[in-house]
Amino acid sequence: MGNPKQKWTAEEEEALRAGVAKHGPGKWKNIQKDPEFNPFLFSRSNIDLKDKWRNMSISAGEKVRSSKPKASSDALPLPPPPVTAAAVTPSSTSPQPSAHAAASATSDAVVFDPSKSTVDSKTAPKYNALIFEAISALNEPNGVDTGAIINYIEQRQELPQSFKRQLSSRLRRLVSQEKLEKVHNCYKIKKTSSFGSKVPSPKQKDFQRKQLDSAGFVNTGDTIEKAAVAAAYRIADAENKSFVAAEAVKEAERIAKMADETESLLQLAKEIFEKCSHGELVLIA
DNA sequence: CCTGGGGGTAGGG
DNA sequence: CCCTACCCCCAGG
Repeated sequence: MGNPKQKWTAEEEEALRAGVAKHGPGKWKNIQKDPEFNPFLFSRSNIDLKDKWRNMSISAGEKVRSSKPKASSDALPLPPPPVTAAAVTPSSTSPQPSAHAAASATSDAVVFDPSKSTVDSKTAPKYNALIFEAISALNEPNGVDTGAIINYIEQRQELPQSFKRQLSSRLRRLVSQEKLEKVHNCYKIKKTSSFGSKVPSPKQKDFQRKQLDSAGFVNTGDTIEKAAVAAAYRIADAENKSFVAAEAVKEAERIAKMADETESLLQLAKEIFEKCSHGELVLIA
């Protein structure tokens, strides 16, 4: 009765994917219990995680339900736990510190459906995760510009032209949502307790009848220690990069400034277009 | 107790 | 009208 339906947010979805990547599929209880993901999934039960994962897997790849007589039976929709070596974290194979937590987990490759030949709208929610992953992995102290983001993601998987077009608006939207921070022309992950708190998010205003323990995410201690080590590592590398980056940024800033003005007009149109079409739509290159 | 699978229902194109 | 997403129920380990 008192269930107006609770749509899954991108944060929850991302946390779930990260959790699966870390713990592996089938460990729903562990994922839900994980202090790193509990803040996002405290209102979801392990059953919900399972169901959501099923839906995501189905959406991403093959349809078994409904009419969808597809002949391709490959395309494993599930990206097991390859336990990809983290890009920047020097020494931490276990539960990530709260740094960029969810974003660091390697999201699976976007399953491409050659038979469809259309830009899959289902990949859209995955793009945000890729963006976070890219920014997190690159770990630039001065932020990452759009070119670097595209470059990073492009190395891993094929990108439709629409992504490049959408990236600007997508980034802008994330900035508006205070998930990203824009400095000059580079983007950084907002450090508002990483993913831990979604203060600006008007989500989950009321609690359900679910349990709301979730008091165990005040984990501090070795988290800070590891964070410090990671930070030191980053600084050393960053020192070198920042010098080179500073010049590049300076140069890029000038060009991007002009581009941004032109771009903003285009983005305005695109945002309207996106909103009109419920945020997701196939964009023809 | 936890997980996997099936089914039902509401909301959006 | 069909399709998608979310949720609930049931059976097995």
